[in-house]
Amino acid sequence: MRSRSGGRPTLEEVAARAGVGRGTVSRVINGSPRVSDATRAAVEAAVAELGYVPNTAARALAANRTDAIALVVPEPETRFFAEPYFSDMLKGVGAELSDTEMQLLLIFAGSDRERRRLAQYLAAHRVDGVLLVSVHADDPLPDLLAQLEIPAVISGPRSAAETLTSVDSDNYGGGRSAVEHLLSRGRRKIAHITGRLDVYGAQRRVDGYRDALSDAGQEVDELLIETGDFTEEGGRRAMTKLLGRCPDLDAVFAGSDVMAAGARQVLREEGRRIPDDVALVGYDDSAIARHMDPPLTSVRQPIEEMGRRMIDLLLSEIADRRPAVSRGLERRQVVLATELVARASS
Amino acid sequence: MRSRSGGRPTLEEVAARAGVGRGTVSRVINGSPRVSDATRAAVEAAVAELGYVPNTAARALAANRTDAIALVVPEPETRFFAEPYFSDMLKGVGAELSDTEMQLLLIFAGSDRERRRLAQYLAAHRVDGVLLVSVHADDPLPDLLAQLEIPAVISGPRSAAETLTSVDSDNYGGGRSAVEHLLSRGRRKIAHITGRLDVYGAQRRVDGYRDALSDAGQEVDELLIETGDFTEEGGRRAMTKLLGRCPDLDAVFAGSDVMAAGARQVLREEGRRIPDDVALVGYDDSAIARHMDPPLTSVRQPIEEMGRRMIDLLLSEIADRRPAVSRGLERRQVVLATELVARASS
DNA sequence: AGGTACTGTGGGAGCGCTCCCACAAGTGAT
DNA sequence: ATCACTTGTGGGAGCGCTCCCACAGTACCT
Repeated sequence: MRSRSGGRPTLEEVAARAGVGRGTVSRVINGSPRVSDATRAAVEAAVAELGYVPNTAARALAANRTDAIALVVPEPETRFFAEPYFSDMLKGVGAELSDTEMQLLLIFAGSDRERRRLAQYLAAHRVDGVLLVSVHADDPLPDLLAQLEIPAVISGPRSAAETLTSVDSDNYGGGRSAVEHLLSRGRRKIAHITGRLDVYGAQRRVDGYRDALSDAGQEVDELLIETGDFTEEGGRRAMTKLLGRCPDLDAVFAGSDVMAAGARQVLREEGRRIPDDVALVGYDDSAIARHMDPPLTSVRQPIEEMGRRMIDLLLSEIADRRPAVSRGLERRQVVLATELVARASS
Repeated sequence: MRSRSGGRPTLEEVAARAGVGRGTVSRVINGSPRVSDATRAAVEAAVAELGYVPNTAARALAANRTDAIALVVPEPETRFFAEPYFSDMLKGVGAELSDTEMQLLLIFAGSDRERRRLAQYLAAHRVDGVLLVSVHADDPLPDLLAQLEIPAVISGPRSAAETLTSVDSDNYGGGRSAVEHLLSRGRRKIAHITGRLDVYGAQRRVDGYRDALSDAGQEVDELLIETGDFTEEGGRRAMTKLLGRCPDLDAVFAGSDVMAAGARQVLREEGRRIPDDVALVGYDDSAIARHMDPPLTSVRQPIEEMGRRMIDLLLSEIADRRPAVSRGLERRQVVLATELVARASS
């Protein structure tokens, strides 16, 4: 019998105050329907009077859950801040989470040291689930999560055979629409600067590019495809090579806005006017696209929406797991549509 | 007696394996010196063999601590991402925390809804301490923290009478050095675009501006001071007013690089050459400063270092609190020096 | 009247730790 | 030999919850 007038009130004190048992208070604060209205009201009054707030640690220990999920970014902080992609995704995630009790943790795992800490953290099961963004093909993290049996959702599958639940935008369709747009504008020699090909989404954009041309009855000319690496410098290099090989190209579809910016510089330096001589289309519809001169046509991904869907899926995976029921075996892969935003560059 | 071959190993199982008692294992994993070398080795072997990882919830419940601290940003996500200030601070914080067991949570409290969630979160004592950045003068958050008796460190005191432990850069000295620099370059009509004046640091920069001029024997001309709001647009507006009032000014000290960028646009539009006609100095030494045309002279704050110091102070406050000893009554206010980085704009 | 369902409620038994008291064994002074 | 410490160790008693079993009460059938 502690006479704890100082510390925070406990469940038991609320129960005493409301004249009910511990179990009943627990039911009320957890929203169980098996409580009469009168009892519920009494308990709620006691909670309010005492300013009761459940002790998360006790709850986590007893119920074996943490009510927290982690957004894991396997990149250094700097990249995270540099790319609007993450900021947008965070917005969607935050919005979807805001009517939940779940707490979001942001964890960077760019360095080896940070990755070891993360592994330790996950092993301690300090989160109920994990959101994984921007994962490369050879990253061991997804396997670690599977082994620890921690629910996880990945943004951008690592390959067509992705085993984790994933949310992605329609990179294939996005690639197609960029090319179809250029074709409809009368362009016939359309080049493509790809992203890093160990990123599955980049591959899919290439697939879309190829199929759009084939379907239009054009043969795909391999000389018109050059690999980039998502950087501005990579875009420059690729553009230079393309111009060298095919001086008569009349359009370029770049796998990202940043690469498009690099390509634009080279085109300018070579005296090609945009869009008069060469039409240019980017990907991501980032701030760069709007501020480029001329404004860049680009393929928009619904990143915020992706964040929301990831949370949806993750929460349902977590909920499914709770009663240890037979887990649905179907892999869950959500693909969201992209949208071409036409501007002056094409 | 559970035969828990499936779940995670517990302290008790480690104890059994090592042939020691529970208390001893606890001592080893908590690094207590009161354990013999032989016993320690045996326990460590058992921990390794079983892959034991302490259960954080149980520890938190028993020891009444969470081993987590929050970095609270009372701003919408967008601003957080837009300003390199936060990114740099996060880097310092992360670095200082990396050889600790402490977990860092990033919490945004821009909207009312988010603030209510945060209040709830803090009331539940889910963190051992709080790092507060970018707090405005009338923010109720510091009081809430004081009331809940949660250790907290603030970056940038709210006023000269700040009661919380704080870490700040020397805004007064920074303001002085900007003006002294301009004076030394022969400038005589030096204008100042201030930051939001409900931000204490912005006030201090103004104080530094005034004193530097007075000390140089100049009378401070109030017409040369215009209030901005830290935004680019605010910088434009302020610059326009200043030029209208004092067409013969020969230098501008802006309270932030972003405002300097706005000022530069207006100066260009009005045909003033930088630095020939008007010298320009910013504050923050952010990426903008280096990439501006011409590169911007700016006052650098050691933001990463500030992050590190904040963690130092917070950890020691948390440690102090643990045994409920008489708390040091001295307010702890750390002020770090700034440095003027001269570039072509002045 | 008896049976069969519910519904609502109380409280015991943990969850896996830390804290602390008790105690054995060793050390050195008297 | 006795006393007074110190060092290392074991384990009981919680921490504040959730889970679940037990049971009283009510309702609705036969």
